[in-house]
Amino acid sequence: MSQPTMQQVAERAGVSLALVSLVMRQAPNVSDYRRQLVLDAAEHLGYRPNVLARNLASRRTNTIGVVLNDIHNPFFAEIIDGIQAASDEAGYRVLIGNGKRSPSGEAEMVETFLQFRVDGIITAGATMPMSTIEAASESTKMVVVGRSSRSQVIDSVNTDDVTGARLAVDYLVELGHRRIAHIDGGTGAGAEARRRGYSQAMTDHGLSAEIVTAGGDFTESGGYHAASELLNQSSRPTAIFAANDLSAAGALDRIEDAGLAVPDDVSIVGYDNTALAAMQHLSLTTVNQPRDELGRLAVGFILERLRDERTDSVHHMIAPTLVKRKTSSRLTAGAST
Amino acid sequence: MSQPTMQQVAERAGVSLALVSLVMRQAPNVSDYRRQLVLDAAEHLGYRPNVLARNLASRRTNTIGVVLNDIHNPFFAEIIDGIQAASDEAGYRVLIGNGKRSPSGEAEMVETFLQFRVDGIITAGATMPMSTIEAASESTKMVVVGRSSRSQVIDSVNTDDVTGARLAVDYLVELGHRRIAHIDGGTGAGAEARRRGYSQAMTDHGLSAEIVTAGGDFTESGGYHAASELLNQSSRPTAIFAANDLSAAGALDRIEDAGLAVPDDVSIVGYDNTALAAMQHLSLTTVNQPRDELGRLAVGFILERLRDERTDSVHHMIAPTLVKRKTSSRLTAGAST
DNA sequence: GCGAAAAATTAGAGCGCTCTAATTTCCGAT
DNA sequence: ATCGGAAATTAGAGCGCTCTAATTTTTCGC
Repeated sequence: MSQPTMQQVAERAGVSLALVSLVMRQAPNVSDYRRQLVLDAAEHLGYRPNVLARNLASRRTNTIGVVLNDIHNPFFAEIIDGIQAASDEAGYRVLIGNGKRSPSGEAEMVETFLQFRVDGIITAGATMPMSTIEAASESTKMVVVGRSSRSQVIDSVNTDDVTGARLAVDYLVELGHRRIAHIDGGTGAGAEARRRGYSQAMTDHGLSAEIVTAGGDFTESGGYHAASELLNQSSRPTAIFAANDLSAAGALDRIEDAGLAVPDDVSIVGYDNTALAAMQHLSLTTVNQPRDELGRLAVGFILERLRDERTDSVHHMIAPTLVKRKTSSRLTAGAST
Repeated sequence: MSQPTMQQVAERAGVSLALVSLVMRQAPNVSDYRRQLVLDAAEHLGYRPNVLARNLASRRTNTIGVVLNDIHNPFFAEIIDGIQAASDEAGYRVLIGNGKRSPSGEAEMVETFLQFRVDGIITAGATMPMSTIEAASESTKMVVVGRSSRSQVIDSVNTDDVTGARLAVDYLVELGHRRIAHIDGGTGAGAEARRRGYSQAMTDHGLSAEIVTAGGDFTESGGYHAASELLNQSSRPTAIFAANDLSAAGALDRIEDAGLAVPDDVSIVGYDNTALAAMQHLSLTTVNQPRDELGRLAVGFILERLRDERTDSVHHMIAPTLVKRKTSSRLTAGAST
């Protein structure tokens, strides 16, 4: 299982080790003649560069690590697309790690990437303490996606969750709803801001008395249970704003189980605009986050730092938009029963 | 951005480089006194082992790479859970790569993992040529999940897709359906076997004249378009067996768009039993693949080989089961219009 | 055809770690 | 006290590559 080395390629091509290295690094100033000699020898031997050795010597891996809070959440998977597109263009490879929805799982993945000496790490929806992320930034370039940050050292990219939540509430109010409940995302990334946006918007509309929040956790089952809670209240809400699409889907399930209709009896608005929300069968009204752009920007920030173009932190905030679909409708007389 | 090295730890602890190495590797025969000295120094300096250097020297990375055909497909994400659980137990770390649904994307990820000298690679739903996988197996331990293989050198783990497809067809026939169409998975992993199982089962039921296959690609939009095709036929099917849950969901969308009801007008059966299918709102009848077990077995095979317990290839085949939900029902008189 | 500058090639010193072999220290037995 | 073997520690040679500095070859103006 031992692999051919540069030394062997050099011998077969009849050139020096250093020349092989130059060819492998696509360096200029190598004659076509020798270059071909080396490439042929490499091809013949099935030579494959050893990234470990290469990076030990050059202190670069040309790799960006991505730590996803939860690989099951389509929102994160979709951010990967943007990351990958931007990385491909820049010649960087992408490795993904799953945080298993736990701060410690995320921290372990960061540690793994750090040990692999990746050039940069992007965390998506991180729930681990900011201190962990800042500590990691002493060793590599870190960018936080989908979580607000005011860190002096870490770059971040995210949408304005407070505004996003307001968008949802404003729209529901516009449709005539007043009893608008919120299923939150617990300690998940962005959950706090969305909760805050919800409360503020409700208050602004003079509905502070109607504020009701049920505890979710950004998962489908979390949404399901939170919806149960809401339905058991004396006066059930006519509309629910869920902190993400997954929990909105869970809530939808629960509401239909209760024999109620969506949106006729209860309107539902999600958050993220994942592929799940876009499925026509679900057709969930939701707040859009430009996932592709989030991913691309994150990579861009890492590249900037890698090129030493910038040293102070940047916090990029994108405005979310509302996507109206079929789970929301004007409040009808019958609904508020 | 330079990190402390073992040398520095050694100096601070007042011991030799070799001793630090022994401590870091949890080797026995190190006195508690010195061990503590080293650990304290390492802690103080914020020392973090350099996996690159470590592995360059030891030729091991303690890492398993997983190449997913498509990170957006929940089926693959769910296999990760089993892989991760088994790896954690064995003390291996898991790195994930996205094949972007293309053979070349998969091959690139394999190459990346190979360059990182991972100890083993698991490919899930691979569409790249078997020759690529076999070539990689000269450098590391390879296991193929979710794709049948008769390779003499590569281990594989998957469910019996032919049987799975038969299960679906048998059930639909039992419900009285005869015009049962199939939306296939194109060139995707397992697509061929499912197509074959469908045809065989139809033939066995004397329904060879009713065999109709529409081309899909394991994606939601593929399923949507394939369903369009089926609906435009002179006599539309009363039941559709889709090659995976994603395309079943797409087909469902299309059918509902056409104003038809599921399952009253058309029954639908998917494949994989992903979380998507389990969503109560969708409640898709589907063929279950034990994803967690698939992942665990794959890791087990790599570990066996890593421990030199086995050298000849193993092909583990698990029997699939049918999960009956709400998208399938007995054929009604009105449906066959 | 000659000399100097440019281009191409190479030698060799690491990068941070592991691991074998050698050395030193420690202990109980004499 | 002294000795022998076990336990603990260390020296040092790589692992496969990069990169600077040095060397060799080529190119070109006159």
